[in-house]
Amino acid sequence: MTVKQQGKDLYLYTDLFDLGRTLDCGQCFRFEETADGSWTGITHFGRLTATDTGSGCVIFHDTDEYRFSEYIVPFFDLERDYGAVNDALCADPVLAAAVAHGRGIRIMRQPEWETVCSFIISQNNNIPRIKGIISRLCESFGTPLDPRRKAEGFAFPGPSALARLSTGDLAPLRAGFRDRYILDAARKFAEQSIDLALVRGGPLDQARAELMKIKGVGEKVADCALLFGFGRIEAFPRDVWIKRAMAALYPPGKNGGEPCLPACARPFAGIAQQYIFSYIRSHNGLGAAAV
DNA sequence: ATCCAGGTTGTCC
DNA sequence: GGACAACATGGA
Repeated sequence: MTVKQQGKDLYLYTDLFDLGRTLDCGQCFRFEETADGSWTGITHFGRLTATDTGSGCVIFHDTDEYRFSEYIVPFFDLERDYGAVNDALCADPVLAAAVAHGRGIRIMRQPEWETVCSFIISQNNNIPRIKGIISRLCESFGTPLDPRRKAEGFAFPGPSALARLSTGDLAPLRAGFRDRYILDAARKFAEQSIDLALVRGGPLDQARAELMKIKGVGEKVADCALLFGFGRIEAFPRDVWIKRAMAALYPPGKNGGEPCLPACARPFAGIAQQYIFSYIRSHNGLGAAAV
């Protein structure tokens, strides 16, 4: 991984980083592709605009080395050796096929509160509508990036900005039955009744149980938050697609238990999860993936 | 019109 | 413990 500053842009040369697939695989909801093929979105460190040249080079616009090393590297998990991860996963022939499809996807590390809130909104919902609700949430209750030019966009509102609101206040979001879940999460974050140290570093099952104290946070939402917001790369969210994929890829044994990943994937199950998700979705369902 | 969307909750056995 | 409808909203 090498970087080069050219004017206001920073050029990153690296393999195993596909910007578009990373931003468009369902782990974040505030980025969009522009007409020229670049990507732009609002992060906790301001608006980020980047272009993937497609030949091992990603250009981060209006970015210096400080912004890159301090924010962008952890945001896209760029310090991790995905080559080594892929090699380990490929020890399992089934996973090798998934790796081939998911190559270049990075597991993002987004702000903790934003991730919890976003995946609460994601439940029983589709991605365009999730994005719409989050967009309205930010416009309604977030701080403008530039108070003089609100068209520049809004930061994701902090929990304390939402904690004292009522479901009526959230009605313009059109979040449906999720509005009371958002409020419960905001209140628990704001009053610090969730032990975030435990979520960040405790045993995974305890971290998960801690997040599940929030109404509207079940196993899947908790695992998504752990994986995409808390850097818990060993978390393995099981949605309907993954359940179907696992049943097809790893036919249940005679004990009939839930199919689980091979041992080689255990330390970074979340990365394997994204690869499998990408794999199964690229086949538009089971199709060729089912053996 | 009916079904579905990267689920969770409350309520039945 | 496991099964099952209900939950708001909007697009196909």
